Amino acid sequence: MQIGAASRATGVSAKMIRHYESIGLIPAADRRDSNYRDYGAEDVHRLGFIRRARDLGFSIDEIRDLLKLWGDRRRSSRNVKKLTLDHIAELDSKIALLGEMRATLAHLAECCDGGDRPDCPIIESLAGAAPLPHRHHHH
Amino acid sequence: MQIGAASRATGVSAKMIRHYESIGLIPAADRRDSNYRDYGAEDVHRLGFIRRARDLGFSIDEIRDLLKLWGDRRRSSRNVKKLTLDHIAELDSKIALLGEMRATLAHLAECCDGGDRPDCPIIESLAGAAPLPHRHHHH
DNA sequence: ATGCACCTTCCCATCATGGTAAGGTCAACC
DNA sequence: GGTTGACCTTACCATGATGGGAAGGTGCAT
Repeated sequence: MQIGAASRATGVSAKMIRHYESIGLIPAADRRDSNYRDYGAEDVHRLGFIRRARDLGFSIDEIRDLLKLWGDRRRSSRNVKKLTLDHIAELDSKIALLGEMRATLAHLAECCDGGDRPDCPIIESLAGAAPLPHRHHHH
Repeated sequence: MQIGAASRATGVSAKMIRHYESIGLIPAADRRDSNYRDYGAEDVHRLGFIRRARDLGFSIDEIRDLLKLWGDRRRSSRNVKKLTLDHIAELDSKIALLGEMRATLAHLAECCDGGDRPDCPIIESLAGAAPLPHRHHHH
């Protein structure tokens, strides 16, 4: 199976498959006489694993760990769960940060008339005329 | 005022101040005989504006637009509000995406024993043994 | 044998930010 | 005067995950 077919089978772009090989995330693919990369069922399975992990927001380094655990028959699910819970905590941080931004902006937008006149609490807040409203008192 | 003082006054690193100048986000600073950049009150005000906009997650290009509107006495708040609402929509998309990832992972983690044994629904799900579970089915 | 789809490697771009190196400037202190 | 140390300058490289494109080789169907 050529790289294009492997790409279509897994949803990982050919570009990224080559990249994953170059950074050692996956083993170097077999080559045909033409020098074309050749993929088998196992490779496709691994790429599918990687794509699903990426879809869940795991970083390349986390995926590297997950792949090791996947291939380790003596793994304990404890390790996998820890990795997952850590990643959930990262996601929670990001979500909280974005949520704060959103709340601040939504408040400012509510206070903004949105008409033809230039008066605008959003711009005023950015200009520092007033502190951002209803934020946690910073230390 | 030298770049270091401007940096401390605004919370924008000297590195980024130079960068913003190089990409035309701010005008080229005045120079002293020493060739050191020299900043005045207006420059500091603009950098503060930029920092607050970045803290709210606006991209450089969005900030470019906001700065234009800030300096335009004939602006309508309509334009500012539109930019803001568009940005809120972007934030909502990101939050929703991260939230989906989080929910899927939380569900898998709940189903994972976390003990010494290798059986692990998280790894199995990544391996494609089973489709990702329906989250809404079981809260 | 020609065309077309596919592959190869290599370099560059993103976005916002930081690091480091090699060197210039300036004020303070001995 | 000379040294030290804090500050500044430019320039290049790195991140993480991905895409774009150039220049050229391979293989199959018409």
